[in-house]
Amino acid sequence: MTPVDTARARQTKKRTRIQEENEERILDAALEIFSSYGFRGATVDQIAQSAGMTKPNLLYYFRRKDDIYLAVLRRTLEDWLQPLEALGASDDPAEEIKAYIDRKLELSRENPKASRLYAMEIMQGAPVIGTVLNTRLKMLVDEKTSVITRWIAEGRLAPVDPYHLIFMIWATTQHYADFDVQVRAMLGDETADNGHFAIATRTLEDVFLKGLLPDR
Amino acid sequence: MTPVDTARARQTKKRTRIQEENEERILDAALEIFSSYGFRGATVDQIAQSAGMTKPNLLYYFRRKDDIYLAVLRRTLEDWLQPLEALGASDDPAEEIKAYIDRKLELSRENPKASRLYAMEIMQGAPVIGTVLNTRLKMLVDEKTSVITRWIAEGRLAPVDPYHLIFMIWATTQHYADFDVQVRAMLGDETADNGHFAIATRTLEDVFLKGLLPDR
DNA sequence: CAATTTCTTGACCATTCAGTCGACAGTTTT
DNA sequence: AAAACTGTCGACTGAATGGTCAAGAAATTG
Repeated sequence: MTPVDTARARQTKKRTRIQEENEERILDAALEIFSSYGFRGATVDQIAQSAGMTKPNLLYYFRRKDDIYLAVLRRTLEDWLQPLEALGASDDPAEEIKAYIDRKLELSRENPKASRLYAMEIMQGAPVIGTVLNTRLKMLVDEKTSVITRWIAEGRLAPVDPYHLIFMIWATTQHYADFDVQVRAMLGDETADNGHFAIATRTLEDVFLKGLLPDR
Repeated sequence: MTPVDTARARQTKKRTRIQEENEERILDAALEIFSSYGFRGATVDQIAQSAGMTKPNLLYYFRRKDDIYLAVLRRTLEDWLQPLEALGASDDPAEEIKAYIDRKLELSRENPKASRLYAMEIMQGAPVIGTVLNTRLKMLVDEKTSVITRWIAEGRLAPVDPYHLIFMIWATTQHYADFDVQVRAMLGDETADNGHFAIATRTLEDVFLKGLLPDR
């Protein structure tokens, strides 16, 4: 039996050591390739090479290109949703927003490829995760916006549209992953050690919380 | 002589009416296709079809796929740089930043494909316009950051890192083009008439200038 | 250690793709 | 309207790509 019937295999059959290892390596390689070429621009051969195996061998684990893409996208999506799920736990608006910015920036630094994969998928019209957007993500966002709305009603946050506020945080934090090349081009060699992330964190927190106008 | 030696043609020979029209249609089609599939994911056939002509005919105007990509990217880049060039004309920090946000958001609404094309190129490591980033864009940004730095020194703007401030504006405004699908999924049907852009404008201006903390 | 299962790969196939070519149609110039 | 140039396209080519298959190598199990 091939390991390809992953659904069944995961539930009923235990996966072998080699299987575990290779699927891991394939997904890492797939993230690398898909995140920089998009689905159609990536080739199975490239992914196989990057994973250090032959193409037929890769296709032994994932029968079709679509399967690889779906698997790596699913895995990425979880990482992506997690920080938002945590938003609002402490009920201190300023601290919560700072913490959310920190977490998202951290993710952009630690796993920029995942961010780019997600961005690619969305920019191509979200053909694969479109339904997730409209169901799970939308519900989650609706939940969080109502928390923000409450904070505003309580006078603990300036009256801004909560949806667009979330977009702003997404955009600014993911920018450091998605536009990494541009960021480094603008900042020069000082980005070699990723030290710019500390400055980014401080700048984002300052602007989001205090704005650009000088103290009144 | 074919119209393909565009460099020479543009300088020495006048371009025919048909040439003008067709190259225009091709570039529009190319923007459409490249912006949603990236360079490698797009096919010449797709572009030709979208331009309403056959592939050999398209290749009569642009000999190679690379040439089409380069041409449409060059054209896009100009649009992209223009708003930044205008930044700082009036020497009123708050007004200038508002105006920049407005202009960039306008661009995201009017020409989201151009924004996505640019984003794709950057996300793929800027293989084609990498040098432009490191020369022309960097010089322009350096120039604008020093204006911002002056504003800060004069106490007319809160002390934030000017580079990261520019990144923030880029990120938040382009988000509405690049992540259009996601934005619409979150906001629901109300986005059918693009009315959300007005709210986005107000939210961005408010957060950037005044921040999220309620009036102190 | 023999049988069974899992893993690996070279050779292969059908399709798609970028790009060419020659013949012909349309347009402009004289 | 003839000549010269410009534009269009069907048919093609070679290379790349997604995917298959059979046969053997490696690991696991009895």
